[in-house]
Amino acid sequence: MTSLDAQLEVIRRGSDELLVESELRERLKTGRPLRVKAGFDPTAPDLHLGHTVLINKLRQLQNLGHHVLFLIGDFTGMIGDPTGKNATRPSLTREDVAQNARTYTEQVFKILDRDKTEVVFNSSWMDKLTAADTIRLAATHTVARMLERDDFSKRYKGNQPIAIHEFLYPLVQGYDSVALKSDIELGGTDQKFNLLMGRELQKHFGQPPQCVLTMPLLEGLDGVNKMSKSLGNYIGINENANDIFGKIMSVSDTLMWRYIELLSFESPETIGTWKREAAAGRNPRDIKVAFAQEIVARFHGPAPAQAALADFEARFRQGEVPENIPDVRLAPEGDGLVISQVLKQAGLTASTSEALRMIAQGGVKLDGEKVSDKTLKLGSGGRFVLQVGKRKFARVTIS
RNA sequence: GGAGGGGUUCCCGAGCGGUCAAAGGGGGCAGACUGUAAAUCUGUUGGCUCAGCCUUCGAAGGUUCGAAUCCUUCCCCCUCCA
Repeated sequence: MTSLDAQLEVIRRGSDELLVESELRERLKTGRPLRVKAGFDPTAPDLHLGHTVLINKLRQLQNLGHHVLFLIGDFTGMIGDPTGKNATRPSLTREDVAQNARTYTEQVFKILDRDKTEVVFNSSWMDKLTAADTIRLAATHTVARMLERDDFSKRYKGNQPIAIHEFLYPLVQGYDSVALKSDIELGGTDQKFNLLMGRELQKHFGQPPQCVLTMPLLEGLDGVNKMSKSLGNYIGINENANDIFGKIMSVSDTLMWRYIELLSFESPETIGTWKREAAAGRNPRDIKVAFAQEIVARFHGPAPAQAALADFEARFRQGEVPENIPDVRLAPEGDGLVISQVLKQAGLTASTSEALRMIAQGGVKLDGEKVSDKTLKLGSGGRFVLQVGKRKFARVTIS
C-alpha cells in the first residue's frame, strides 16, 4: 500500500475540496479498502469528458486499492436533480432510466477497473422505503436548510417554481450514503450540498460521516457553461477519433489549460513545462495537438490518434476534403434536383430555408467551388462533394 | 379562502386591434480575419413548391374586414393576506 501522504496527494490532485481531511487520514490509516461512493444521474446516456474528470479520480482510488461503489441513481432519476437548473425537470420513466443506466455501465469501464467496481442502483433500497419512512426522512431537515442550497434559493428569490419533490432529492442522495455505508463520496462542486447531506444523515443514523471530495466542473466547448449533453457543448468519449480531435482543437487557448489540468495524465512537471514554453512564445497549437493526441489515444488507441492528426492537418491546413464523409444517394425529381433540396435531403441543412440562407451567405461549396446561384440544378447521374460551412460534408450521388 | 401580477419565436425580454414572422439582448449558424482558436467586424436566425404562400405569441372558443394585442372559459406559474 502506498504511503499515507502519497495517497493523499493522489487523491487531492486536481480536486476542488476535501472535507474533512483529518477524518480521511484516520480512515486511510486503518489500511482497509475504503468504500468510495459516486452517484450518477442516468439522464444523459453518453459519457463525455466532463464526466471523466470524476471517473478518472475513481480510477485513481481503485489503483490505490479502494472499493468503488458506482451508484446509478435510477430512483433519483425519476425526481431529476434540480442542481444548476432554473426550472423543474421532467421526470423519467423507469424504462428510460433502465435503458440509460445500461449505456452508462457499458461506457464507464473504458476507464474503471471492472473487477474493483460495484455497480449499485439506489432503487434497490429506496423502493423498500415506506411512505412513513420517507416522511421520517423528510422530517430530518427544514425548509430553511434546503433553501440554503444555492440553486433553490436563486429560484425561490427569482419567483421560479420549486416542486416539493425536488427537496427530496438531496435527502435521498444522502440516504444512499447511509445505505451504502460510504467512507468517502465524490461529486462535482455543484454537488457539495448533496454530498454534505450524506454526512448529516449518516450521523442521524448513527454512522461515522463520510468524507467529501469535490471535483471541479469541466467547462464545455463554449468555455462558459459546464459541459453537458443538453447544452451540446460536450465531447463524448464514444465519439469517433476525428471528432474528438477536432473538438479539442477548437477549444480556446485559455480554456485549453483548464482541460489539460483536469483531463491530462501528464505529470504536473510536464504541464508546468508546457506552460512555461507557451509563455515564452511557443505556439499553443502544438501543445493542444499533444493533448488532443493523448485524449484520442486514451479512448481509441495510438494509431487512430495519429490518423486523426493527419486527417486534421490535411483538412484544415491544406483545405482538403476529409477522408470519411457520408455517401448519400438521392432520387432525382425529373431530370435532377435543385441545390436547396439536395442540401436538405443530404442532411447538410435542417430545412430548405436554411439551405437557401447558407447559399446566400456563401457557406455552400460544390466540388470546392462556392455556390452562389440558389436555383442551381444538379443533373441526374451526377456525383458531387458538397460542403456546408467548415465542417459539414457529403458525397452526393443523384440517380 | 381572498387580493394582485404573469404565461411571446432556442433563452431572456419588448409589443397591447392593422405597417408583426413579432424590437432589443443572449445563444446558434454563415462570411471576413486566423492557428478550424480567442477577440473583432458583417450577415443571418419558423417552414415551404421562397420577390409568393403557410403555420406561430399557454389551450380552446368568440368579437372583428383584420387579433400576440379585445371578450369568454380552461390550464399553469409567481407575490401578498388568511
